[in-house]
Amino acid sequence: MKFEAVTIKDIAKALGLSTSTVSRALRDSYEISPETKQAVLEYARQINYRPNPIALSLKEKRSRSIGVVVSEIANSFFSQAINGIESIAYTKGYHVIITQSLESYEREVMNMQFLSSRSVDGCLISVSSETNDFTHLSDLYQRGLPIVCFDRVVEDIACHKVSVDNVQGAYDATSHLIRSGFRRIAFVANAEVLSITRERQAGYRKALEDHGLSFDPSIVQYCTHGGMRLEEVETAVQGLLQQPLRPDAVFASSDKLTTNCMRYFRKEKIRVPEDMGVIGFSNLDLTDLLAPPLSVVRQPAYEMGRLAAELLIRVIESKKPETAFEKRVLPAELLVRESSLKGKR
Amino acid sequence: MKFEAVTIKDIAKALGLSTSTVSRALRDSYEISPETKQAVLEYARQINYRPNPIALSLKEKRSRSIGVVVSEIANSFFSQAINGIESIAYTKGYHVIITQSLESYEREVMNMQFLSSRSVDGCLISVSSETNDFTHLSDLYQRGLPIVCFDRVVEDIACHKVSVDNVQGAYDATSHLIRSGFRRIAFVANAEVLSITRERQAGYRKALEDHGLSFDPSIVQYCTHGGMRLEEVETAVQGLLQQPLRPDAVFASSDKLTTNCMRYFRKEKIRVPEDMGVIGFSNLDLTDLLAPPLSVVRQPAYEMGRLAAELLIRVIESKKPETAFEKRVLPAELLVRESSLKGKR
DNA sequence: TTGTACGCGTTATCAC
DNA sequence: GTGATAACGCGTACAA
Repeated sequence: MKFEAVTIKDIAKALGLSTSTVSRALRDSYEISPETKQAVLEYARQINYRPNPIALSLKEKRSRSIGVVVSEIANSFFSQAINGIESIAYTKGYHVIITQSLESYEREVMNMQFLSSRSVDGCLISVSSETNDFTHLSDLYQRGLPIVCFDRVVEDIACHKVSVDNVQGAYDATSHLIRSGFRRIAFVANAEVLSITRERQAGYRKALEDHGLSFDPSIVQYCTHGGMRLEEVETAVQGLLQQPLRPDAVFASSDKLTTNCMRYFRKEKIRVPEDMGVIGFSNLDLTDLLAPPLSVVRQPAYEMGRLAAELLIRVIESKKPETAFEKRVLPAELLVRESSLKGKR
Repeated sequence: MKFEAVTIKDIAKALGLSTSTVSRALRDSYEISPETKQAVLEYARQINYRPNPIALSLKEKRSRSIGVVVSEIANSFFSQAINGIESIAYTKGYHVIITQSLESYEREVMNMQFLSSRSVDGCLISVSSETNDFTHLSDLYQRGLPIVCFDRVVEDIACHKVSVDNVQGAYDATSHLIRSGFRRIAFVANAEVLSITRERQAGYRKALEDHGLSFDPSIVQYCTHGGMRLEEVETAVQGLLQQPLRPDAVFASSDKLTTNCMRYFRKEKIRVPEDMGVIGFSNLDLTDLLAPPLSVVRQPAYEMGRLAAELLIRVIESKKPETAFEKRVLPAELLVRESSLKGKR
């Protein structure tokens, strides 16, 4: 099947005009007579003419669309961020093309390739947990493709960055567990290479030390696939439970990690929070309905998306290449519920 | 900023060849000498040449990409379906462009317009809950754009359709509630115009009648925005609770409707399932962790996505326009947990 | 074996 | 006020 669209040529032929006249009439140029304009506009409306953006892209080397690469759209943080991105993009006249890497480096590269070659005007990216080579980004960036990193930020690239205050968020969560009476707090994290992992670990560690507890690497577990696979989390948690000094609480670094920990504890009849305190980074809007209600560190995902999109569009529309780059860090919010309250219930 | 890509021209100039020679060499044409080929390929690799898909699209009027329009990517059913779509698309060499309507008719039209004009080769769509005029689809369809409907299906359009057996799923859910001892079962539904709403209501009604209960329109509530807004669901549930004969169970028609009902019941201290049985269509993978664990009708979202994508690509790649259209209906799965078991706990 | 010319849809430039 | 032409990047029919 082939989709045949109406072109400027069809209008020109039908009205006995040249294509350039039609083009100008459609663009409401001052040098076209009112009658011609009228006729062209009328006919164009009739046959439902739409300019072909492909041709425009080819000519103008811009498409008024921006690309987004996230690890997983089913992740509530990312779907909220995307809503923020779209809200800005649409008011500024840009379309948004969403792609997901599913935490695969290969797919991330493929998506970036696809987007840049489809001549999006810029890209918003949160890298996959597998990615530790960033040449696909820096290459495109150096060739002039505007890029803004958000959430999972890449330090090596000179571009605007939007993230949440992971250090503070992790610090608050860990401190809260300590104040709540937990003493041996494990950390279940994303892939070790990710910025968010390093930052959250730093906050976790600082909280321990500020409260006179020692940091113990044997109760830190990394999940390379970001918890996308249940087995991965099970293995991690089993590793923790087998420690001679068993942890009494878990601080988890993402949605999937947190909920899969909960799932494992339920399966193994480990009571939360009596036997095991739980808190985690999560943007799920269901955490209040869980058993027990889950304490979370919540990121301002929608705001982060808006901010990232604003920065990107600013870069796209700026005449001269920017030299100074902002790193915007938004605050995370601690929502305390039952899962992290010792002795409650 | 402007993104400058390497073109065939650059290679031609650098090697002192014509563009056509370069083009042929790149496509490994038999009429090019091995040495020239070698040189071109080598140089192209060096400067990281990529053919410009925009130019190709303009020329060939196809892009090897397909568009997807769903109401909301944050909806687990749709994100799972999209994963299925992508799994097929990538193996067949197509890219996927994801867009969401957020249940807005205007945005749905805009998205379809965008996709078709960016010359996607075809579209997969699940219509928004606001949509009851389908001319934007039938217009594009008649002009030759391959379209496959999934989940929320449009009867008026002659195209392949993939859906779940909504009648059976609703019948099973309702029958289960009845067998479990509930007698006055309310139905909280999506917008009335949607195919899924009509079908689920039919199943609900048939189950009531088969078990000797009468259908009572006063305990059926429609939510135009599909439960995207909490107030909407609250209003609906309040409407139900104010009935002289108060319902003792709720059958909800989607993820958001089900969880927002649960949220309302919790807020109002209505115990589930003791005071109110609950079951709903949902593809959330967290329903087992809720309090109480939620009984659901689960759709084979991933499979539906795969099937829809397969059908679409078949249409795209078929030489002659298809005349016979399939309507594929997949079975839904009933997962019984605590929320629908009377007297348990 | 390689080069020239054309067309995809559009707009900018120059000519009339 | 309007028309012809070139250009964006690519592939291919035709010419050499």
